[in-house]
Parts: sequence; C-alpha cells; structure tokens
Amino acid sequence: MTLDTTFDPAAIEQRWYAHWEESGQFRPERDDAEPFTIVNPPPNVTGSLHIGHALDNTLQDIIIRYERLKGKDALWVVGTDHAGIATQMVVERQLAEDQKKRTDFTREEFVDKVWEWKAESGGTITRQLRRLGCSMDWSNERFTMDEGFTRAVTKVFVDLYNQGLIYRDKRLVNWDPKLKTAISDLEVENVEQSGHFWHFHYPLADGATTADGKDHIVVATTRPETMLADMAVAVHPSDERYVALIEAGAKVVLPITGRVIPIVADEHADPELGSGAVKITPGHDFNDFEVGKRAGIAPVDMLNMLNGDAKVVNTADALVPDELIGMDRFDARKAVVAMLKEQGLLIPHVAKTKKGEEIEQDAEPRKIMTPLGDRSNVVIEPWLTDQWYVDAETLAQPAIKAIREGDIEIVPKSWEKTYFNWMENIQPWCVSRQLWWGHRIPVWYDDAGNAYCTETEEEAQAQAGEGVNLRRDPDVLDTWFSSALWPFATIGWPDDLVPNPPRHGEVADAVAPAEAADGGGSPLAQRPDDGPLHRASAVPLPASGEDMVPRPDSDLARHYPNDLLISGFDILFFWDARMAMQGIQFMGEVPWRRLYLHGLVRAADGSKMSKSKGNTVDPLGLIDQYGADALRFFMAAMESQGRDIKMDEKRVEGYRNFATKLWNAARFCQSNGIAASTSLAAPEATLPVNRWIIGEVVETLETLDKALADLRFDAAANTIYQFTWSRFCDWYLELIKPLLQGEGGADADETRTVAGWVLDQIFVMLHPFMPFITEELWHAMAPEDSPRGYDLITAKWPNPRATVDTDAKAEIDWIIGFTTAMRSAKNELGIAPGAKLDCWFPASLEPRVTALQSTLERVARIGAAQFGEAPTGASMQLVVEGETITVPLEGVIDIEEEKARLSKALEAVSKEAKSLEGRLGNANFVERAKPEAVEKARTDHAEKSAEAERLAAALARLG
RNA sequence: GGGCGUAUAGCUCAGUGGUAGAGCACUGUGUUGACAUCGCAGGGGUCGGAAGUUCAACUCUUCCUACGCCCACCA
Repeated sequence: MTLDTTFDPAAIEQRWYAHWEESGQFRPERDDAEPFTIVNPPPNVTGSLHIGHALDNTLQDIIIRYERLKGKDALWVVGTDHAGIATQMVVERQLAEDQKKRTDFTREEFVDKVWEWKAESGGTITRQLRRLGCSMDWSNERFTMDEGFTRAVTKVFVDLYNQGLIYRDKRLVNWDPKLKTAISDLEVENVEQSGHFWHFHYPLADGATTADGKDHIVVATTRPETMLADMAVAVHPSDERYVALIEAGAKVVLPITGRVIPIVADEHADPELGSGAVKITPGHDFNDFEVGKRAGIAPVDMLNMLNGDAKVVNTADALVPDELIGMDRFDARKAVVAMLKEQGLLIPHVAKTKKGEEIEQDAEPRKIMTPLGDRSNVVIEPWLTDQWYVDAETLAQPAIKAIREGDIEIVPKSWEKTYFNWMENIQPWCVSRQLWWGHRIPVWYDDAGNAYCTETEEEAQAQAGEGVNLRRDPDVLDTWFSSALWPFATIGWPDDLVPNPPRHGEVADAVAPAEAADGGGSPLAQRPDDGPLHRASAVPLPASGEDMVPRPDSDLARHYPNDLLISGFDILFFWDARMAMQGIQFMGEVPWRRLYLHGLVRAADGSKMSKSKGNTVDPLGLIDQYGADALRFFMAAMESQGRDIKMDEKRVEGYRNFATKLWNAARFCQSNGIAASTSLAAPEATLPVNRWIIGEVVETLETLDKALADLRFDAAANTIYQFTWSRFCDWYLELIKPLLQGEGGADADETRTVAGWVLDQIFVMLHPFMPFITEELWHAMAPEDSPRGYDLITAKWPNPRATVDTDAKAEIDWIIGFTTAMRSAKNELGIAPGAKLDCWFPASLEPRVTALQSTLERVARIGAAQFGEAPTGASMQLVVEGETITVPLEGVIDIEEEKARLSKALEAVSKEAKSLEGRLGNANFVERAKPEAVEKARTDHAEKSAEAERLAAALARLG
C-alpha cells in the first residue's frame, strides 16, 4: 500500500478504532498470560470529555497498551458513574425547560425519566474516550447503577451495617439548602467571603454582675440570626471574669425572646478572644454542637430554627418571633440585627475613615471562611438531622497500614503525607443523600421506627414479622459510596465469591468451579452469615474476604488486586482513599499495588480551567485540529511527576509535526524499497551504520522500559521522540542514502533489512503513545508479499537480542562529529553549505575515510580526500576528536575570519582545560574525590589539552 | 495554624554532587525527489536570595522571599 503524500489523522483514527474494537483486541484472550489490570475512574454519565480526562485516560492507555504489547492479559475496566446529584440536576434542569419540576412527578416516574435521559445522552463521554484512542474493555462496560453493581452496593451496605460500621445518627450535617440534601465534608468548599462581625449584649438574669461589675455579657458572632436558637453562653472555666457567675449558676436573658439560658464553663471559649464569652447554638454550629453535648444537651433537645430551605421556623420551644417565621436566613440576619439595635443591645463598631475620622458601624467588616456546596454553590447550613454514617475511622486503619507497609506504593511519594494526614483525622462519613437518583438505602422501618437492614424487602419483612407495615428509607447513597467498590464490583464481586475452603483441610480447591458458577444452588445461598441480621454487637466481623473468597478461575481472583490506579490528586480523598478502605474491608487485600497521582491541566496562563471562566480547552477540538496521537503525545511528554500541566497548544502542534515526520520517513523508506520487518530479533549487520543504529535501538528500548516502569511518562515520550527524529531521521536515513542509490548489492540489501527492522521497532515502541499512526504505518509498511497477519495493538514488544556495538558507535560518532564541525565552520565562514571541499586527513584516518568516502561526500560535502601533511597556505582547519583535518581554501576564505573562528574555539577549550587542570592540581580533590571522578577529570583534561594544542597549532599555521 | 509543591534560556519545562539540556520563539542560511508540518548552523542562562555541609553545590541541609494548592480554625 503506497502511502499518501500527506498524513491525515482524522481519516485513519476512526477506521482503526472501530477495527480494534470490533475485533475484540482491547482484551484479547490470553488466559495463560500474566494478568495486568487497571480500572478507569468512571466518568460521570453526564460528563463530556474535558482536558483532564484526556490526560488521565492517555496515561492509562499508554500503560495498558504497553503491558498488552508485553504479552500480558491486560484488562482496562471501563464504565460510567451514575453521579447522583449531578445527574439529578441535569434532568431537573431539563424538566425546568418545560416549566416542570421533580416534585410534579412521583419518585418512580422521575427515576424513570433519569434512566431515559441516560439511555439517550449518557453515551457521550464513552464515545469521546474512543476518539482519544483509549483501549478499554468495552465488552464489560459497567455502570454504577447497573443490576450487578447495585447488588454489590446493597451487600456492602448490609454487611457494614451488620458489622456495626454503618449506623444512623442524629447530629449536625452539612446541609445544602438548595439541593435539600446532606452532603459530606468533602463536598463542602470553604471560600473566603466578605462578611460582618457583630457584637452585642446578653443581659445577665436576676441582677447578677460580672467580676468587673457589668450587668451583661458581650458576645460576638458572624451569624446573629442563630441567636434565637442559642442554648447557653460559654466561658472558659478559668476565666476570672466569669468564675463567680459560673459558681453562682448565673444565667443570661436572651434578647428579643427573653428566653433564659445558662452560662456554662467550657474550654472551647478562648479567654483571649473578645470578651471571652461565646454564644452556644448547638443546633446550628459544629463547635457549639460539641459544647452543647458536653453541657449535657442531647441532640434531640437541641433547638433548630431553620427548615430544609434554610428559612426560619419555630424552634421546639416556639420562641421565634412571629414576624421572622418563614423568612430566609439572610433576611432573618438583618431583622435580628435591627431588633438588637432597637433594643440598644448592639455594640457599634468604630472604624476609621481614610481621613482618620471615627465613624460607627453596626458591625466590623470581616473576611469569613464560608462553606459552600461544591455542586450548588450556596452557603451550607449545619443542620440537625438523622443520617447514615460510615465508621470511616475503623475502615481507615488497615488502609493507613497498607501504605505504611508498602502494600500500596503511592507515586509520587510526596502524596503519602497528605494521605496519612487525612486518613488519620478522618471523620464519620455521611453517606445518606436526600435525593431520588441513586442507590436507595436498603433499610426498612416499621411503624415503631425499628430499622431492618437487609438486601431485599422480603428479608426485611421476614425479620419484622408477617403483617408488619414496612416503609423503606427514602434516602439514597452518596455516589462515592458505590464508586469505592469499583476495583472489585466491576469484575464479578460478589457473584464470584465462594466459601473459603476449610482452613485445616489440605484441599485448597475444594470448590469445583463448575459447581460454584451454578446459579441455582449457588454457595452464596449458604453463606455463613446467613441468619438473623440484627446483630447485637458492634464488634467488626472478619472482613468478607476471610470467609468468602473469589472463585479461583474468575476474573475477580485474577484481576484483584489491580496493578495500578491512575487518578488526579483531586479525587485522592473522594475516591482513592475510599477504594482503599472498602477494598481491604471486602476483599481482604489492597485494591491496587500502585497509585499514580497526576496533576491538573491548567490554562496557558496557569489559571485553573473552568467553564465559568470560559478558559477551557476542548480536547476534541485539539483532536480535530492535530489528531489524537498528537494530543496524547503532548499529555505524555508534559506529564512529569508532581507538577500540573500548563496547556501549550504550540506543543501539541509540535507533536503533530512529529507524526508528520514519521509519516514522511516511512514514505522515504517505502520509495526506497524498504519494508518494515516482521522479525523480532535484530538482523545480522556488517556495515557500521547498521550496527550502530541497532545499538541505538537497544539503548532506546532500555531507557524506554525503565521510564515506563518508573511511570516517567515524560522521559518515556522524550526517549522515543529523540530516537525517531534525531537519530533515525536526522542521521541514520541521511547516512544510508548513498548506500541505497547505488547498484544495489549486499550492502544495500543489508541496509534495507536493517532500516525496515528499525522502522518496525519504532512503530512498536511508539504505539502506546501514538496508536493510530503507528498501526496505520505498521500495516502500510509491511512487505508487499507478506501482509501482517495481525495488528500492531496485539503485536510483541521489541526484543532485539542484540547489544551495542562500540566500534560501530565510535565510527558513527566520528562521522557525526566531523560532519557537524564541517557544517559549522562553513556556516561561520560564509561558505555555501553545498560547496564540496577537498580535505586533507591525517594518514591514520585513511582506512576509515576511504571506506566512508561516499557517505562523507553526501553528508559532509567533502570533495577529494587526501592524506598526510597538508600543504601550507590559507585553509580551514577542523579539530575532530583530537585530530586535525585541513581544508585548503586559498583565495576562498578570509584568513582573518578563520583565525577568529579558531581563536574562539581555542578559548573555549582552553577554559575547560584550565578548569580541569585546576581541579587536578588541588590535592584535596585528588585525595578525597571518588577515584572515578579523578580518572574522568584526567581523561577529560588530556582530551581538552590535546584539542587546545591542535587548535593552537592550526592557528599558528595560518601565520 | 498544619502540610505539600513550585522558582533553571524570551516562553513552557526536563535534569544530575563533578561548570547546564529539550521543545517553541529568535537570528543566519538552505528547496538538483522523504519531510518548509522541513533541513543545517547559531545566539541566549552568575539554575529565586542568603548561609552551611563538601575537595566540589544548580543538585544536599537550614533560613528567607515570591507564587500556587490542600487541610484545619477564626465564636
């Protein structure tokens, strides 16, 4: 197949991707091969491919293609996430366009609508991943709400419940008043906003006074409206101003409503801050909640004055003024301040104007760290509700240990500290969400409020007793609760679990696979923990992995633990850490051996890309313009560990040029009768240039393997780039041109064979980075008479079985050195680059130069070669590896220019020689430095001195 | 307040205990059949600052400065 003169990525990308996928090559049958597994972070089903996905998936695809080429049973698990809040919001927005809202429908109707939406629009991102060239196993594409996954989620919830690791609790949660759901700590973003800081008086009850004779206590707050739900004023137990009040059991009268509340002693109050007294609103502040509990207030008794919309409602004591009821929290804030002011209890803040005048304000302006919901972007309200919590602290312990003991390697290592810091201070994880779209919590309540947590309603009914009225918990689970199961629930858990063989029995494979796979009499039905599910104790049971194990022949057994997880550091806590916890809990083993964390792709100016800022770069646009291969190569080349990537479109363009370069090199080979070889081993070669390039392949391969083993994507990409362009194209192809142009013969045959072999090695080594162009060329360059029987994607990684030929390397290095010196000298002296110049070589070089005559004529543009003592007179002199080559140029060059050129070179070399001389003259260096360093300094010095002498001599000859 | 990261050529970034590299940009030059999405040659950096360790520091240590990120707290 003759290659087109231009390379058109769009034309080949679609064709090859479809072919790979249709022919099942993303996961070829390799039952006997060593498994290698990566699970893809499931993108939100609502998502479309953004630049961060492009990075994340390119890196994974490079590794998975590399491992596949190395012959492993490489599995890249793919699927999408149901993305509870995000998806529900998308569908609600769609309803809003028709002037409808979620609550116009029943829950079932709405959920059906979401499924409809998913069926129609949920495939966007998976199509886009294909455009990037990602070689995932689509035959097992999963969804976090598909049937099997749902079973896994339910089982995990029930198991954790039975183990006492999931419980229901009444406490403050982060409440999103816009989405009207609880969210976890991680979904809250703390943003600094300008706010106010008010001070006011709480009059002391019963005529009491403070130690300094005041009849009130000053409190300060940024949220005055919550004072209506205050339940105490706290002071530090050792605060002299208030000890007497505490001892006397003094109280304060809450302004506006006149409710009398106690003064309590609590270490939380900082005597150094303000008055040292702090209002306590246990129902609306996380710190106050704790203080309240210490003061003996049970959560059920805590006053709550807001509803789910963050509007004022009556507290339990009905002590909210009527005119505030129904008011939004921010309006209530203004109203409360106005009331306090009216009662003369507001202490004005004295500020200075720019002119130095003092003015009074109601409050001190202040920067306040404000909690915002990451989805809704509204201020989060601490709100007292019943929610389901996961005992994250217990689950975290083995996950911490796994990193400490090296069961999981985090790359780059610097992230370990962040991981430990978070895991060691982990808080209970609120997993219930007041949404309709998601995994419904598998808990049923009877009319008395007893909870039954079972996998099915039937089981719950059985437990509750026949005829008992049951009502299912309306909440769904946090999306991350389900995605935490991704590494094992996508590959057969829990269906492929079988009871652990008896520990004392010598028969390890007691369970026949066939029997285990049988659906009806599944061993699952007799699992040991069958039976009453209301466990009395909260003592953790053994992890499921200890009594149930993966069936030996299953994917679950084979591909868990996964080998590697690649994710952005931004989901380290959300997802990675939770996978570590759940993986260990349910599989008894870490989810993956290595965790690679990459950074963010930033805009060209270094700012964070965001839709609202309008500075996003669309990866699909880049693919359209430069090709998927170029974008992928960019991502790889820019991915150095521990650093974000700044978008640089010029660089993407550069890698498009690289693809074009390779295309043209292939065209050149093709037009010269070179076909890519099908031999794994390097061909036999006699010519230095061929022996040299084989050695270069060997070295490149070593460097590349090392870089990929270390997950140094940048080093890997640069290695193959540099070899292809600077070695193969710039030198090897130029050096073999004269050999190809002659009559033919043995040398030409050998060269065609070697060139074809090297080309083949490039295709394979480059394939993980640029899968499309390499697959295209790999087929196009196959010998006419023996087309490839299989595709590059499932070909074999290079194994040249050759070594570096040092003699050949020395010779080619000399050619490169001589050619470069010649070109440079000509350029500096203003001699036409094409001018063929006769040269006088030292007699010692006669054999080499004679053998290389045609090559040197071509690349270095030499004319006649003569040997021995050069004639005197105006000449250009080249010093190459310590030997002088004279190029007589009587009448052609300006002798002064040549002198200047040589002087400059001499100066540079002398400087280096002198520096080395100084070092060698330092006794401390010679005595204390490593012997290799001293030896190297000696040889370098000898070399530089010799070169300096040569240059000096050359200069002298010019008079 | 705690933690992490970054600072190297005009720009974007690699890098190593032994006197600095790439791509782009820039300058000069070249189109007698692979490629102008190209070739050849070249200019350009006291490696953020200070001190220390060392025979030797861009590299290791400490401190400082600037920028960025994460976590916590601010009643």
